[in-house]
Amino acid sequence: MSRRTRVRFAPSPTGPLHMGGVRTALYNYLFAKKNNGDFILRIEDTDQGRFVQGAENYIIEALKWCGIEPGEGVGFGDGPHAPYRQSERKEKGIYKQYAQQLIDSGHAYYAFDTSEELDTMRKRLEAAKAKSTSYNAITRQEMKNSLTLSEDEVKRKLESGDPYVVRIKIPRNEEVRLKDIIRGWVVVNSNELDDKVLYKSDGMPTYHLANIVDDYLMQITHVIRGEEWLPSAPLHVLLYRYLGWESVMPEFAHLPLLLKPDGNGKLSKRDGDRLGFPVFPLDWKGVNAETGQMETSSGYREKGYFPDAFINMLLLLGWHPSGNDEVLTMAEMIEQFSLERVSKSGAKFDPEKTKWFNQQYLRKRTPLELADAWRPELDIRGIKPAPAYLESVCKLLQEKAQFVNEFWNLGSYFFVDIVAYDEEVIKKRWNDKSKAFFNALAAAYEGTEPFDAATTENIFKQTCEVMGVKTGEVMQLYRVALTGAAGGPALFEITALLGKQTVAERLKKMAER
RNA sequence: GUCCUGUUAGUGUAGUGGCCUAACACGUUUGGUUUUCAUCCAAAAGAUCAUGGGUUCAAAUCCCAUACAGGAUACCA
Repeated sequence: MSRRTRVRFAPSPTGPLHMGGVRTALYNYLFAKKNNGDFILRIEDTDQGRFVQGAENYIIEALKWCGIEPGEGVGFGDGPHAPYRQSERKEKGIYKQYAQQLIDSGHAYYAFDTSEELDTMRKRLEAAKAKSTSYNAITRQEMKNSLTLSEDEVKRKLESGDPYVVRIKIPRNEEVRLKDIIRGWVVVNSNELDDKVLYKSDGMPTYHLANIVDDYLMQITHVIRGEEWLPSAPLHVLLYRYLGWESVMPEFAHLPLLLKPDGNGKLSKRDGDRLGFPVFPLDWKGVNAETGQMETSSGYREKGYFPDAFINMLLLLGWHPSGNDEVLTMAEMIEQFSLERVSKSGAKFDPEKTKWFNQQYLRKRTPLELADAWRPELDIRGIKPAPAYLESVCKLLQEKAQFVNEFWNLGSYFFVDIVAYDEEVIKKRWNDKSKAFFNALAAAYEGTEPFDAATTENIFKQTCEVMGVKTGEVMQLYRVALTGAAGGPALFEITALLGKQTVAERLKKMAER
């Protein structure tokens, strides 16, 4: 019997959600939809020291903006496995029993070492040039734990409330194998693993324990996460085994990392600041979990990117469709997505292609959608155009821009007086015939009906003939007269849109220069 | 240091032993269209498939080694 596909996105609320995290969420979402399964948001807030106010909300907002909404989880309605916040699950005592189960079955033990003692041990091993400095089958014999201490002593420590952690007892010299959907078989000898802490002295489970317990309880079938988790995957396999859950262990897929555009290394906030592109979906202002300083970061939303363009760009970082079409609708993404086509190597992020994607999506928008997107900015400028007029303007500007936020610079002349003339063009084209021509054109336009693109173009050409000038001589001047700029959308479309009166005023102004 | 993972034009990727004289997209350059700009159309440049060895009649593709890169090595996730 095959289980219903269930996947989860499980971020830590330690700051704004990185675009790499958004991609992980995207792949999870796509995989769930493709397989008619469930997509869950679980908040892994087991580290109280790094909790950042507002981060959880940011994650939820970001997923909403991107259109990759979980069907259950924090911020998206509780499902049958609530709560979905690990701190709350800990309150319900969900994790402790499993730590106990592992102790009872001999796969875990209590350890009482202080952080100073651990530090000393590591320094000593390092000085001795030992192969490894980890808490493992060899070193645990010299530490303070329930394997070395007498039963009475352990009992006394526990009862007197001495701080302790629970560590997994990694077996010696055993091969741990796991099959990764993207990378194939990964085999590690257990001697390379260490006795990871499962349960912290503050009463919280660590990521490793909480993650396995929750994935099991929430009936997760596929774990799709970043490559940085690959080294600890064998530990997770062991936990499933010792907890007796190996038959329902999820399949793993470790995604390649997102790399900086230049040089090497993981894509970081610093790269974005340095190279001038956002690394986060939304603007962020908050405390940095590491430094404790206030920090701000810019986001794709505020930079003017469309969420579907942003998602499409992210999709192609580490995955590629079998066909050649790279601009995909959400339905097509779902239809075509497969983990088998995810690449193994890290993907260098290319800000240029991101812009291109936005341009593609801008082209695909209807004038009405663009008008709605632009209206807030016009409102702020105190401009309230008629809906039909605004749509027509958007339709013309659509072919010229990559972003809606370029519209104003490209087409302010549709709403307000020309800010500045392109003097280069005037210098080059203005001659002794120009003034007479513009006066004649203004006069000819006066009786032009209808004042549409085709008719005004005809009148324009007739006027050229009558005045004995070549269209090429005056066309650019005409554009400057109407828009101030040397380039732009189709000129007679602009003429018609501006209307007889405005055109007349601008021609007059030009003629009087 | 140790372990794990990776390496195809500037970038993202295609490629699963012969169809590879290595394809597509972004970017770059050139030409055409739009009298302009953007678009669109066409074309060009750009890759010793990291390096070395091996297996094979045949290798980007399989194996080994090396180099380089990244990740992990916390009572962080």
